[in-house]
Formats: sequence, C-alpha cells, structure tokens
Amino acid sequence: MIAVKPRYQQLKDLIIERISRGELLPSDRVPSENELVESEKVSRMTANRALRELNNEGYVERVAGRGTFVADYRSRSHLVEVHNIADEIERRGHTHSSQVVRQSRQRARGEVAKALHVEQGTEVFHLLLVHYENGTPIQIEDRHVLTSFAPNCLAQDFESVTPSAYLTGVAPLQEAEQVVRASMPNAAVRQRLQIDASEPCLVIIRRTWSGGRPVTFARLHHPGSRYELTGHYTPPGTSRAASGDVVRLEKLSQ
Amino acid sequence: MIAVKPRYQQLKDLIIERISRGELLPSDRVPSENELVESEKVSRMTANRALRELNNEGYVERVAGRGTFVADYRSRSHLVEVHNIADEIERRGHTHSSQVVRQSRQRARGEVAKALHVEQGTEVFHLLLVHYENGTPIQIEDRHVLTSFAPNCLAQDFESVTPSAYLTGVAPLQEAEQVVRASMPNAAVRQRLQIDASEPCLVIIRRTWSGGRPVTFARLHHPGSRYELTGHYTPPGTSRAASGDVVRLEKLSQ
DNA sequence: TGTACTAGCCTGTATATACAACTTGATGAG
DNA sequence: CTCATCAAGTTGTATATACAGGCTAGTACA
Repeated sequence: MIAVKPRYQQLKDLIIERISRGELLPSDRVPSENELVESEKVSRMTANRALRELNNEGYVERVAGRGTFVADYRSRSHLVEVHNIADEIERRGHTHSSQVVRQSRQRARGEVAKALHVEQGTEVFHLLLVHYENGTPIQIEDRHVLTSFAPNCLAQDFESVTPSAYLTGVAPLQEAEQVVRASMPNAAVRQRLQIDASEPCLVIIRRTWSGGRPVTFARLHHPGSRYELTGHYTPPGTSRAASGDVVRLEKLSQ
Repeated sequence: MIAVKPRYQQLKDLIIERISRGELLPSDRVPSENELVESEKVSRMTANRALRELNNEGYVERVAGRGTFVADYRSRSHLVEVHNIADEIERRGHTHSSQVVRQSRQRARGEVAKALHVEQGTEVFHLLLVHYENGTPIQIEDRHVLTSFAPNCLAQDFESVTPSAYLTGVAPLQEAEQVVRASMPNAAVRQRLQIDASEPCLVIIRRTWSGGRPVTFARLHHPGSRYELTGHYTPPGTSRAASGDVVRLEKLSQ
C-alpha cells in the first residue's frame, strides 16, 4: 500500500476509525459535510462522497435537513445475517424465553482457543443457555466470549437480554463466519431440546469478529423438526420486490 | 412513485434494464461516461456516479483506460450466495462428477406450482441428478425450472455443465430465497446418497428469481456427515481481512 | 520489418458552484 | 401566549472544469 489513498477514502477511514474505537457511538452526530470541508480541507463534493458511501455501506444514517448520524449496530447486523433468535421469535408473534444453564469463566482449550486465536488456557467467558419459543426448546446456545471484549459478561442477566443483543451492544460485530451442518445430537443435547433419538439437529457454528479479531465463538443446536434457517438475497441497487409477494414455502412431503 | 427519480438513478435503471433484457451480455461494453454525456444529455460527473455505483453493486466492471463492461453473472452470484456445487468441489481440489437420474417435462403440482407461481398442471422441466465428489455422492439436486425461462433445457447435457451454471448463463438470477433444514432422509434419498438410516441430511430448498418472478425451485439433499454450508460475511467498505487469517474450524467433538 | 512513441480515449479523482428540499430554532405578528 | 414566518444549516442533486494515469491503436522512425 505505497500509493496514497484517495482523499474520500481517507475521510471514510477516519470516520470508521472513530466509530470502531467507540469515540462515536450509535446515533451520535457525525461531522457535517461543511464541517469536514473546514477541518479536513476538502471540497464539499469530496466530503459528500465519503458520507454518502458510508451511508450506502450502513455505517451512518443521513437525514436531509438534520445531519449524519452513526447507525445503530443492530440495524447494521442484517448485513452480517446474524439473527438474534429472540427477535426472530418475536417477529413470528411468539413469545421468547430463555434459561441460563451455565455462566462462568473458563480456560479456553482445543478448538475454542484455536477459534478465538488465543493461547490454550486463556480465560474466556462460557455461556450455555436454552432458548424457548412458546415454552418449547428451540435453540441451545453454547458460546465463548473473549474476556477482553466484554469484561462484565458475568454480571449480565442473559435471561432478559440475549447474549447476541448484549454483544452487538458492546461493540459493532464487523465480520462473521458460520458453518451450518446437520448432525445427530448426543444425549445431553437431546435432553435439553426435548427431542427423541431419531431427530437430527441443525447446528450452526459461528465466529464473529470485532476490531480485526475473533471475539466470540458459538455453537447453536436446533431441533431439526422445529427450526430452519431462511435467507433472502437481493442484489443491491435493485428496487426491492414487495416482500409480501414472497410466498412462504410449505412443509415438503419429501 | 410520483416524484421523478434523480438523473443518475435513471441512468442506472436504463443500463440495468438493458442488461436484464439481454440487450447487453456479460463482457459487452457499456456506453462510456462521455457517450452517456452525449446521448443522455447529462454531465460527466452524473454519468460517472451512475457507472461507479453500478460497479460497486456488481453489475459492471470498470477498467481505467479501457472502459466499462457488463460483469459476468457468475462473478455476481456470490452476492446471492448461490454456490455452484461443481465450483465448490473444484476449489477444494477434488473432482466433481454427476449423474442425471431424470430429465423430463412434467406438470407442476402442489408446492412446485405454488413455489413457481404457476397454475397447477403447468408444464415445467424436472431435473433429478446426483453430484459426486471424488466419486462419493455429495448432493441430490431435485430441480424444477419454468419452461419459458430455459426453453432448451431438455437438450442440455447436465453431466458436463451443471444446471446451476447453465441457468446463470441463460439469464441473471436476480433474487434468491433459501431455507435450510436438517431432516432424516427417506429410503430413496438414502440409497442415492449411500448413507445409512441413522444419518441426517442437510436440506436446502431454494427458489431463484429472474425478471421479477420465480424461475427455478430446487431441493438439495446432502449427507450430514459429508457436507456443510459455510458463509463469511464482511460489511462493505471495510478493507478485507486477509482471508488466509481465517482458520478452518476443525471437527468438533460436540 | 520491427520497435518506440504518441495521440486519443477511457476511468479516477478533486474542486468550485449552484439550486432544491428538508429541519430546526429563532423571530415577530397577532 | 400562540401561531406563522423566516433564516440558517443540512443533505441531495447536477453541472462545468481540471488533471492524473491506464490502455490501445496507429504512426513515425530506425
């Protein structure tokens, strides 16, 4: 990277930097175009391009006549397709509840240490909880979190605020990796999900990054008969098809 | 939509229109900024904004000094996360092969008709094939295609070109919806995938749209022990993390 | 013939300017 | 006190202009 970056990109980097170091928080006001013209000695069109692109990319929200504001992490998380199970259930009009099974400090071993890029034996938080939809178990969340990322993780009441919601509130999750597989659960999982030995699980293994390093590692087990993962993809720039047009796929006989 | 669209958006719509009606094909040259200045009576900056945004959105590729060209549908398909199983296998350095089980016309019934938004009994193409990775079955592709979308579907040799590759070549797939679930396969599926009765399947049910309506409907069965779905998400505008940094998750003991 | 060079087109960026539309808060009239 | 109006600041768009740098084809030169 010997070549100097273009001016508008420098402005974008500057603002992204301020956001990701927590200097600018969600809904905070970002310098206006004219203020950037003053402070950064650029033309208004250059400042406009920087802010416009940050808007397209979901970092900020712009309101004509008011200004530019840091976007809520939550509204940006759809980019990452990281669904919050509680929101998902609420959206279906059902009631969500959860039960914390374990909430402790633990030494990271094996794949947990590897996934989080830390030395074997490093202290991490370990959360184990079961999520219920209308009282029926729908997900086991087995999550490890870097202690440096969320220092007061032990004090949280994760039965009222889900770990996912809490973590996206602590800092923006900038990157995510997930693996989805189908597998037969062991006895402990079966018991917690209240399923019998013949039912498979949909398992999601997910790592999320913040500030350039992995900060959480989660294994999510779902009963195959009660949960499915849905995704809808439209290329950007297309006028959105009315989502009412999307017909819910019915249960398949196969 | 009473308000007139901004000029740059009109230009974008114009070009997207030409692309999606097949007037402009992949790698075709798109009018240059100066040509748009002439023909559409706009300033060069407005033409620049239109083409630049189309580039960001993956519709076109721009090369300084040469011009602007329609992007290959394939390079855009990552947006849709529609992986071509053959490419995926090749990327792992393995060999892909496939066997056509059925390739016929059929009358759409039940959920197929519903999914494709056609009347019960409408003629559609039905494809059933098995994909192999190094000779081991890895996917059953059970796909229905609108006859109007791909008229010469029966003449295709789908053992040399996968349906996915063929269909993205026919026209750009503009929208996709997929559902992922874990379920126990029936005997027919078990036999084709060469798995025993205790192994679950990862099932992907996918509809893709083109020109505003659903054109294909596919059910993809994978052996749970041999296939997993991976996804990696980065918000746009971030300088890409070196992908070598992404550590492959190892098999979990559960 | 072959090679070097250049003119001309292209994208990429940056600036200055202009006007429209929206929002908010202050100001002034009733 | 209340309401209408207005001024100032903000984003959104559009234009004209300028220069840098990449690419290509054709031309001039050896």
